[in-house]
Amino acid sequence: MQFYNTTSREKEDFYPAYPPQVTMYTCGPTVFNLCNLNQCRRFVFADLVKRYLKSKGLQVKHIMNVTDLDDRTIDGSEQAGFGLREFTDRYTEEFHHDLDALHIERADGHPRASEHVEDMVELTRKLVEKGFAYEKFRSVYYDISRFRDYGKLSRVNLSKIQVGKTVDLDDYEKDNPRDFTLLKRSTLSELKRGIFYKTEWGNVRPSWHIECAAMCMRHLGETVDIHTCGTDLIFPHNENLVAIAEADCGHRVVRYWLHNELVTVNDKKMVPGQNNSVTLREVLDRGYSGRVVRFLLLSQHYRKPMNFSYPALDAAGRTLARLDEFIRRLGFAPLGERAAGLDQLIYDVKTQFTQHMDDDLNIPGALAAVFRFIRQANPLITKGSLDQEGRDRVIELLQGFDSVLRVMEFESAELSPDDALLVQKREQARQEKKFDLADEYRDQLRSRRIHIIDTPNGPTWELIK
RNA sequence: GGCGGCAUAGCCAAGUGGCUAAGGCAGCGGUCUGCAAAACCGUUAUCCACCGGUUCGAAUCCGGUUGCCGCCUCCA
Repeated sequence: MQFYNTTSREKEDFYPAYPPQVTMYTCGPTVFNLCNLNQCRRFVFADLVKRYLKSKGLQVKHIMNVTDLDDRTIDGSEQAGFGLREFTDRYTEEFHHDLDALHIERADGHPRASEHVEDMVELTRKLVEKGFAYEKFRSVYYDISRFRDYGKLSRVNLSKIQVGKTVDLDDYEKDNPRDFTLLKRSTLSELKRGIFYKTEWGNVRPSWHIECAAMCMRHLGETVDIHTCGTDLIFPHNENLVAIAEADCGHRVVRYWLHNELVTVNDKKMVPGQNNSVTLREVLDRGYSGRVVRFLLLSQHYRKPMNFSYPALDAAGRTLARLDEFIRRLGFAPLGERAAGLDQLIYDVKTQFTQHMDDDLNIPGALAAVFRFIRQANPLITKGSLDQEGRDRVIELLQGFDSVLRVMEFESAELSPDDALLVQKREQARQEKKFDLADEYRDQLRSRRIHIIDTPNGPTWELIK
């Protein structure tokens, strides 16, 4: 199994430091508004990595933080007229709803920044003691000139970057404009609202970078197998995490950095709060299922940007419908003698799926194998070339794929006795060529959200959603 | 300005040296069908942004050009 490690910019064989345990950290949301699809892709990607590792028999300990203490949550809560905690509680809850909608497994922990401030202060203290950080006007900054490997993750060339491109340096009193903030002196407004923590340097609050570093090491220790995040956060956020963590431990902390590409709209990055930002909630409100959104976000390779549009989402829905239909047909497959080639087909698709997934989670390749299988297996259903065991094996096969993908639906299409009787009566009427009566029954079934589909082997049905 | 990435059919998208360039959507043709709806099967790139080079052989390696995207230290 190989992953593309951002540190080396190459695919590398993956071995956990302490098998069969795998530790994994994912940058979570800043809970000041609803998640947009760019963030959702980050979470779906992490979920995919975790599920695939688990399917390999590894035990994954996964931590995803919740950033509830930063400029945006502070500003957002003030503008909304709520206390910080009350405000972030609300969006944390919304975040959990979104995870559920996308069938994302909960992490083993979703630590909140506000509940780990002691860890952050302690970490800062250690960095100051070791000479990696300095206090200036009651804020504490990281001195990047002290960290020899600074830039090794993002490969920035410090002498050539344009300082101040995205930050107003007037707000800081750093020795070097390239240094970054660890603890920031609380503003007057923050002090009034009680948003400050007493330290030897004064009343401060932590920065985003030290929050992630502290929570990551607090929950996973000094060696973390996998850290997943979006490419937009490589610099400075992830670079700074490396600088903090390695300065503290004196050795490499994150072994494999996995970064997913962004979701764009009209080929421009989706930015929260801007008009091109599409939240998951608004997509769901339009009537799309979280399952379809998950499939769309999953269906392209994670290292390629994905341009979101509703037509693209519709197309993903139709693709998924083909998969759904195959499973539905399987449930109604007339049993007969098993076709000779079935075992080979199953073996082939399994092998191909695994090969593609092992190759840096090549989902498009893996899905192509699944759809090739479906095309080859469909005629077997039509011809009645499956026996009970063969059918069970196909369902088991799909369930195996779905333990990783989590986009299929296997719910049984059992009808209530009343509905089954209606189906039977309609078929009886059809046999007797009483088509008006048959259509009447069909309409009755439809009003009970049952859609009849006739086949040469008799009527089948699906539940209308 | 620096660093990184991308360019494959109408659309989306795999493929990084060698059989006839995966797969999905849309389209077209067919099968099935009382009707309807659906489904299933088949089919759709002599060619992989452009120019040059390496090689027996390149979408795939190298150089250059063009276009687009991301990041540049508290914006996710």
